[in-house]
Amino acid sequence: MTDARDRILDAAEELFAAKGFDATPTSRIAARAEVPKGLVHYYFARKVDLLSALVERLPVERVDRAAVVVAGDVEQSLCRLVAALDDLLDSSAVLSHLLWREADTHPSVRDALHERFDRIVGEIRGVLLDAGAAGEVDSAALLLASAVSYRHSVDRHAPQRVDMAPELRFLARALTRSAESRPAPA
Amino acid sequence: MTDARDRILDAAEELFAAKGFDATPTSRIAARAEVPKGLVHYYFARKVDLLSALVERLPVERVDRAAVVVAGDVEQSLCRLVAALDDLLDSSAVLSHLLWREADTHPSVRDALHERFDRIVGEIRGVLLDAGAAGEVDSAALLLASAVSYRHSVDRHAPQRVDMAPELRFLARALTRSAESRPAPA
Amino acid sequence: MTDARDRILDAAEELFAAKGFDATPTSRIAARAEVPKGLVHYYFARKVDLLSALVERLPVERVDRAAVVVAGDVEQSLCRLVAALDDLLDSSAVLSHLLWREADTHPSVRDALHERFDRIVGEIRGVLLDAGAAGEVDSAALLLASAVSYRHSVDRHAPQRVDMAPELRFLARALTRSAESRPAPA
Amino acid sequence: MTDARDRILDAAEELFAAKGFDATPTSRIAARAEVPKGLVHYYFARKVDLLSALVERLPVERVDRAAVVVAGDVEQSLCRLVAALDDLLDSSAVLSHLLWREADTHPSVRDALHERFDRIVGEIRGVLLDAGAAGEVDSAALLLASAVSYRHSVDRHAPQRVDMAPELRFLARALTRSAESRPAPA
DNA sequence: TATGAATGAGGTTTCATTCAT
DNA sequence: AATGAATGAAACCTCATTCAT
Repeated sequence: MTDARDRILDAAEELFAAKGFDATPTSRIAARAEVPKGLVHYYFARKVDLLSALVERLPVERVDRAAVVVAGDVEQSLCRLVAALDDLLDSSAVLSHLLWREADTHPSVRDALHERFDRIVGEIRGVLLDAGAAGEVDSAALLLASAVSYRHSVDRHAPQRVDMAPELRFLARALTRSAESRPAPA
Repeated sequence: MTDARDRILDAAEELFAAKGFDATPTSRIAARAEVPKGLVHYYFARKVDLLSALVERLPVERVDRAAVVVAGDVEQSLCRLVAALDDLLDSSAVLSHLLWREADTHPSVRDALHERFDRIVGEIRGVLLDAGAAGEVDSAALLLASAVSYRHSVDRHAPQRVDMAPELRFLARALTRSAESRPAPA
Repeated sequence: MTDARDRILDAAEELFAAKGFDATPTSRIAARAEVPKGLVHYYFARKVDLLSALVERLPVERVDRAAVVVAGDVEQSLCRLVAALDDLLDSSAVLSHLLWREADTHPSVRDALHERFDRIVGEIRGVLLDAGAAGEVDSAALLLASAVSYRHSVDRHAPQRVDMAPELRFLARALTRSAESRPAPA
Repeated sequence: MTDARDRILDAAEELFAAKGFDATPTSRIAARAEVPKGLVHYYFARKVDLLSALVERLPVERVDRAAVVVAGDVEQSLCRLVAALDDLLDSSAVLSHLLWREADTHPSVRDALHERFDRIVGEIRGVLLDAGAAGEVDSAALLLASAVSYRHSVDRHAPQRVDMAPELRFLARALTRSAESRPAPA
């Protein structure tokens, strides 16, 4: 039998994501984790402590840049990057789901969410630079991070993930051409 | 005295947005609306009916395109458009807030959210075309709609709204240059 | 069917007195009052509100002085007075019981208890004066009030109430003799 | 480090007195005693056993009669006696406090309380006789014991202890004069 | 001897919903 | 149409007690 505390967290993550924090009774968490009800409160005195523990468990999104960047090919690099980000975000999809819901009422959740967005912007920016993009890299990174984040929050409802290839090509061209036509701005 | 039914909806909108659907008792809605408790359930048999009624009340976002578009100046047009969208979304900010939270558990809310996103994409696309943009207008519209929506959902926590001027300039240039260099793709 | 709210208070009074405030679940109060559990909390939002309501119900002890005083006979007056006080206190015996237990944790209860003691001292003093006692009437009143209160709080456990006749005779003599021998002190 | 068992009892005494028996969790006793939670139940299998052990620890009130009695001066003897009793009762004030609260629900506590009252009556009686008082010594002892006990139970809430000098003088005079006028009754 | 993880019954309280008026 | 008293299921949480180590 795996560790009971972990099973409780797993169960909480799934149920919170599926139904929301308020709509999930701790008794159901216990049932899904197959532990007695009291054990949930033994490990997590208040229900909200489950949320905090879940946020602490959040993996730090880190892209393997060497495996993603295709030097000189911004479009291809972006395609691989988005695929990598999709994988990363999917691996904690239920938890992400939860974050979106509870960000307002729980400041620690909100902070974790902001940190993640900033991290994603940073990863995109790094890949763009490594791939040889020039021009308004920061603007492109922010736009793309918004789009990726948006897909993973709201568009999670979509039957299947929307393909972003056109947008990536657009961005790649913009960054390539802008580099050709004139020197990069500060 | 304004209509009791409307006052109930107003109260529900504020409280749902502030605390979430589950965390808002109907009794508190009645109290804020200054109506007797029974009246809430008289108009809205189930609590969830309040949510549906709120979604029905959602204004349809419609930009006054003539007032926004500056023919031939894509960047300026985008700046005005984003300002107009910000105003529109702010006017129903609390309700938007609510939609983000409850989209998962209530399909009608989710649908309303998707419709709104599609409407925003359409508005951006229309403005871009009217302003004379060429090239990958659809991609640009989707990216910008994502960024605008993102700011209004998640970034509502930000102390003050992030200025999007750099991103708008970036998009405008990309669309202008791409139009110069070659014909717009399908 | 008598008023449900009153039946709840009656049940609470009996159970609190018998087992103590903390040891009495509201569910048992509901059961004894033969009302659904929710009704208890409908009338008394918090359990402690039951205590407050009980204290509010406390009858004000008021002795019919004309029926008690035998002019010129202090001992006889005291005997009648103690009998009258015993009756008064017995009529709210369970509630008194409760007051002794909960005085520490609930200030409103403590205050009610003090007020009652002062009232009893006043009644004794009035009877003594009307009966023609002289001398240290205040001291005698305080001693007797202590003894009566003590019997009704702690000594409630005694199989049968201790007869106070000897003490009353002692007090009566002291007050009579002291009046004969010398003028009353300030 | 003092004995763990004693530290547990000390902690229980303070907490029971402050909050009451029912309102004090054993875990808080363990925390205040700075012992692991399991140790409390190791020494005291049931929570109620803590109460019994506390009653066993009660010091027997014993007045040093030689130091208190002023032969031939009943009033002065009473003053000294009351001061001595106050000291004795204050030394176990928290425990007394507890006894008053829990006397009803725990017979052993109730018995201990009665024994103590009888002991106090006995001490007062002894001092009165040694001081040369005559007359209704038993009645006076019971009245004074009631008053002293009352002060230490209910009046513990008073901001500062009430001075009993007038009452003591009253009793002393009554006992002195009654001795002069006629032989003591049975 | 000593520990603290584990248990589950039961506590107070909240609240959507019903219904008689 | 409008009201608010009444209901009871179920939520969170507490805590004495047990037990393996």
